[in-house]
Amino acid sequence: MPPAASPEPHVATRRHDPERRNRIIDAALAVIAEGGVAGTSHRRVAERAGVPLGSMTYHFTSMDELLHEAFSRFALRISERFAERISAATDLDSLVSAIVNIVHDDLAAGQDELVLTLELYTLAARQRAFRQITHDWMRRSRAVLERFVDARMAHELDALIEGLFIHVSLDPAPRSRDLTRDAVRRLLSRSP
Amino acid sequence: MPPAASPEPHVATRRHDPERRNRIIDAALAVIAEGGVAGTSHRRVAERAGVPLGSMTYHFTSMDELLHEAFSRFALRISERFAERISAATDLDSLVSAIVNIVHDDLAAGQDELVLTLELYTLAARQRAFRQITHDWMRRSRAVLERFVDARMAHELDALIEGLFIHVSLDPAPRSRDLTRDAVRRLLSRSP
DNA sequence: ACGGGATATGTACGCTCGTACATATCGCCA
DNA sequence: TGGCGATATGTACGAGCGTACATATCCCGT
Repeated sequence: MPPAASPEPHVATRRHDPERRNRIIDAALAVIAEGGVAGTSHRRVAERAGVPLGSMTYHFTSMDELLHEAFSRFALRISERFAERISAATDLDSLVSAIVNIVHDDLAAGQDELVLTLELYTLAARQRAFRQITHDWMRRSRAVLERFVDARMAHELDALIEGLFIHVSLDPAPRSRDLTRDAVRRLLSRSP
Repeated sequence: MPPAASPEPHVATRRHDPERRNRIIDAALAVIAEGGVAGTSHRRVAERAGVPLGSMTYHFTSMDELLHEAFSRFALRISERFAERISAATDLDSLVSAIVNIVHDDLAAGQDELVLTLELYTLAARQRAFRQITHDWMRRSRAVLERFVDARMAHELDALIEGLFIHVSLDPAPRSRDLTRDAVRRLLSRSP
């Protein structure tokens, strides 16, 4: 086959194509969301990404490295959306509304985020390297919240959001948006 | 060897010895705490419990059944201790102190509980059968809290406890007991 | 005492897995 | 254009897995 013009001109010496690596990472997240870390294997990820098995060990020295990169990317994505929604608030009232939306809408958006979040927490509970990811994630969340409240309140608020999200997700008992709104508002209130 | 007198007299027709089954379940929890659900196998649990591999499939039709029983027992244990500590409170102030102790001391007691809790949540996020366990667990927690606050507040308080526990556990940033106490107190306060 | 059903165990099969490594293909420079 | 590192892939190996099932052991009623 005659070599067609390269679709994208290479810059200098392109030694490495990051696109393939990225596809593998995204495929890994999809596989994890579907079957959990327990059900994730090089072969499954390779199939999902449309790459040969050999690519796995070529691009990632180990499964742990792949998981680490995948969850880092995931945490970053969630952080970005969190920041967007929170930053759009203009005062405490709209901050409360933004939080309520985050807690309830992210859930409705699909189970995948819940699953990936909990899989990450599970890894973090046992391995220091993954705890760094959750640590950075929480730090970013607090930094965003600190545009509206002080550092102490940001800690508390972030924890409440976490708990509400998990309980809304894992408990079929009806939990209205009103309840969430009340809880957030009361936490934000000045002590009597 | 001459048959010595049976150490415990059997009641009527003892068809089945629950002790072995119990040992297997406890061994499963230990193995899960150590290596996660992902690293749990029939063989590992059998070795830990000191029973032959064949006992696994004899007492439990599948790995899922074993996991289900193990996590049910775990959730019940935690619930019982939660109930004891909360019920010992006499007023709202001592309730707050009890909650602070639960959030901070359970963590110090060891990582095992955190790990097992998150492993359970992870399963619950994907499988209805395990979500029933978290559902019942949360219902029991609320029932205990409702001795002090109304149902709505019990929901909110339970969620806050969850979030604080996880954030204290998964984030190395220093989180004092004072901060926890403040958050709980403020959530419990009447709206201004 | 002993036979037979209930209870428990050892073993082997087929499968999936991570990984190593020999091989193939590419892309650039002389 | 030719060739040679760099980049990428296919394959095979050994280990660990769940599970089925033939066999062994126990216990009780007769």
